[in-house]
Amino acid sequence: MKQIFALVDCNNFYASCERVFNPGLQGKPVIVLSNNDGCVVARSDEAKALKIAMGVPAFEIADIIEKNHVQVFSSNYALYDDMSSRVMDTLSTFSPDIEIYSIDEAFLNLAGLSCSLTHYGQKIRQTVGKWTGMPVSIGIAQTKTLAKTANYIAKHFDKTQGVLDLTDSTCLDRALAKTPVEKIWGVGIKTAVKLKRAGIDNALKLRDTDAAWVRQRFTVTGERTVYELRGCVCYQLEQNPPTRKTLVVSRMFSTSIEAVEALKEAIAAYACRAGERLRKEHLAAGAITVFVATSRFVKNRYYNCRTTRFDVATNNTTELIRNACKSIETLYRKGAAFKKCGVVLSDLVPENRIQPNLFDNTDRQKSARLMRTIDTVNAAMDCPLRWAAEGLNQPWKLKFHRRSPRYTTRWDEIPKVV
DNA sequence: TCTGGGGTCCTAGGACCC
DNA sequence: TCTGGGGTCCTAGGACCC
Repeated sequence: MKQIFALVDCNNFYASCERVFNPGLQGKPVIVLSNNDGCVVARSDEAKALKIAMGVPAFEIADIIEKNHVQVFSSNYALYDDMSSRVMDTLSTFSPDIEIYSIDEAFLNLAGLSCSLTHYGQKIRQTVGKWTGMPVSIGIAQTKTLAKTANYIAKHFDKTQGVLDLTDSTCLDRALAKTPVEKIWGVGIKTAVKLKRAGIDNALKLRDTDAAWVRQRFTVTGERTVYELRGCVCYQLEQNPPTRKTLVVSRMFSTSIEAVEALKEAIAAYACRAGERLRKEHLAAGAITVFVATSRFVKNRYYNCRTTRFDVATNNTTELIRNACKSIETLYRKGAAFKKCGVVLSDLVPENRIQPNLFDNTDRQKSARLMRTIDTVNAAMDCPLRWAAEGLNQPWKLKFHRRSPRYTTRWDEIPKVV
């Protein structure tokens, strides 16, 4: 059966989350910063109008912020994750076929509807707004890439009122001509430069380019984009996302670290987070990579990593921490000002399909029980159990000076009506 | 003085096998 | 002057996504 893809995308997601519980922010420029209050990762329309670019370091725009009373927030992932669930739950009521593509986007299959798709899109938009307070834009088309394009137009042209249905082919060519090549899903900065050099600067021109020529220069992924723009489905709706292949936990430090002990504390804390996530997803890791790095912006940058394989795949925090700390000893370099470290877990397997080792003496059932107990206790407490290896003071820990309350996930931060 | 984090897919090239 | 053919697996690096 023919599919109809709708891409529902939250407008300026993080900034809009901040507005839901703080209506005084409506109409004002709002930005949200990355971890450690480093770079701009979300901007309201008003902030975009001030020419605040995505990804720009906050310190570089200090004067714009001050002069225009820009409202600045640290990332509040507890709030954003919860708001995302609310939006996705709402969207699920409009189609049984839904693919949650990212924290702020979902594809729906709208095939088989008897009513007008534009009308249905408006209904989705109004309901999400009413139930969650989140503004969304919706693009509807025959393929995911075209739905993405429709969404881009819906967002940027007021006339669409936030919903554009491109399955009606009379406006398809016009929409594609209005889409710059770098805005096409799958076309990144490198490819865009090369395409423009060849005279291909919008989606319409790319669609009508010889697919074999595109494949030769931009591999099979480029060719798929051409076919998707022509309305041939290359990317299906993925309702059961394949299990992940890697799991990464890494952070910058708020201040640089020079002592090996502090570096070990940081890596232990990250290994601990990684273990929690593994267990939550019922996975175990076959290998762990630990990396350390000094600042990217200094001369003589130092980066190094070390990978070790486990004899038996594991999701035991003690084992992860022990291994990670051992790696730090070999990666540490005296005198280096470390700014970041992290763990990468790979060769992930479902925890009920771990290959045992004949010479393994560890009582794995016992350690699994311990992990389960700790996870259960932590799920019920605001102040979790921690490993001593993580350190007590953690001076390197990230700063969130301007984080809004976690309105929806903490009793003590719930909004109050006065 | 300050500069994010977490993923996937594809390809080329080397190692290795028969 | 000559020095096979064909296949798989693994890894690093590039490009892209949000």
